[in-house]
Amino acid sequence: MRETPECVELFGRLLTREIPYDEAEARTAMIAAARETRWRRNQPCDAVVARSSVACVVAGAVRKFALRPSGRRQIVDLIVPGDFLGFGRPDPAFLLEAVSNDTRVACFTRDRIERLTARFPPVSTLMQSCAADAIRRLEHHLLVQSRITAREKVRAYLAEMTRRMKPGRAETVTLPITRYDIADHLGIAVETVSRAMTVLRRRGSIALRTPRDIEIRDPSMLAEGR
Amino acid sequence: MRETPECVELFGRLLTREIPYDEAEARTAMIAAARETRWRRNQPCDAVVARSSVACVVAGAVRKFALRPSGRRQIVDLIVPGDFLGFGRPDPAFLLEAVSNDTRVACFTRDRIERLTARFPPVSTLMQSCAADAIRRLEHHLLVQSRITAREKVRAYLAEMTRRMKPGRAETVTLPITRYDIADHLGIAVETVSRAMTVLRRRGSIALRTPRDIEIRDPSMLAEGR
DNA sequence: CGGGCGCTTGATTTGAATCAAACTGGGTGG
DNA sequence: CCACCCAGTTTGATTCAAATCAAGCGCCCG
Repeated sequence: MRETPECVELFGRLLTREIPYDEAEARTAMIAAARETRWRRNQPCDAVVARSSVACVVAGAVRKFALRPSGRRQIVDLIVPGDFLGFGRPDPAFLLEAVSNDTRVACFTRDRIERLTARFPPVSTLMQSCAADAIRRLEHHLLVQSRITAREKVRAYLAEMTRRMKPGRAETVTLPITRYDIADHLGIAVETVSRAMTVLRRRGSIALRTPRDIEIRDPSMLAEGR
Repeated sequence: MRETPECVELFGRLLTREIPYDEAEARTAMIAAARETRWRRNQPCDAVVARSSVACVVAGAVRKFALRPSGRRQIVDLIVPGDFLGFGRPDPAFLLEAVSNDTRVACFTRDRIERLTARFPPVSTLMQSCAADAIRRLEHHLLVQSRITAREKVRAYLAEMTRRMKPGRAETVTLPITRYDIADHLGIAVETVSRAMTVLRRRGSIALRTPRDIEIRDPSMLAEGR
């Protein structure tokens, strides 16, 4: 995989997450061990990812979803740059698709990970940490999915995306997915997502530069409680 | 930990799940490495479990849940005998409680696992497999949570429990938790759970020996679709 | 310059929450 | 031993939030 500035930055973030060791060398090794693939919008990426043991999204986003017999789609996980996928057991019930054009994923085969671990033992800890993050993502999403009102869900989704998309500034978010995707992710209707956005906008909590570029005017809106 | 028949059976099941090596010896080693604790109904077990890296439920059941500011409770995971917990990052937002009296849990500290792995390398694979199961459990539950109707949720819950509780016969289930717990697990109201059960009973799909002992009269009822 | 996709708004319907109340069985204390 | 109590469960009546049905708007892309 090529050492583009963005992947250097990304793997730097991964490595410094909790492991104190020679960052530059390990980062170079990880980038070298990764095999990059890229997809266009809505293109399935099951095949490539399934062959690898784990993969890290570098750019764009990937959605993991199931199709119900009714034709409904349920997005169970949304993987944005810096997140890993592939810790679960391969399951044909779930499909993977690129969300946007130029979605890039760095795949690691099992033995590449093992060789990396041999040279840099903390990589094993790093992998465990990424698996733990995947679990946390699911548990948190489970909290959002259930029990709260549709407006709460949308608010929680905005809060989550604000946190995950731009580690630096929190005042604006560019949503990686469409309203339809948000609806399928939160388990509500598109119209309801739209209405919730409108309510937040009218209250002055957010402003929409475009439907996808959202300015957080009142960060306290992201807090819990109705 | 003592070698009771049930824990021998349990660890035997764990070990044979996908690892072909001398089972009896490894099982003895695992049981020896585990430190057993037991709790009474509704007793919190955060403290002990949090200190360990991972733990395996041997008897009873454990619920992992969050409390909302509103006082509502959301059960995100239900761990029954044979399941592991503790792969996620420790998170104070989630609480752990024993569901029934005489809930028994086998805890493994990080270095005990490492020592086990050194003697029996496939134990590492076993751990990864258990983490993958935890992820699958969450993803599957996410699908159930976001299912459209409440009746679907209850049906899916019964199907899941039938599968997880008694690996052998599928015609009866003894639910490990109360209607209130089921409600908080599925994100619906107690009354709705009860009504859904009543509908299934009236249709002849199930029969209730007691509210907790359920006989599956029509297994096709467990299939997908409304 | 269509045409379709993504987004928004309005009107109506509906499924589940909520409020209210009665029933069960097991356990406790008089 | 019985009366009581209480947690768990069930059923009914009412309310309400979100799904559904319907329609229009803007914009990007072919």
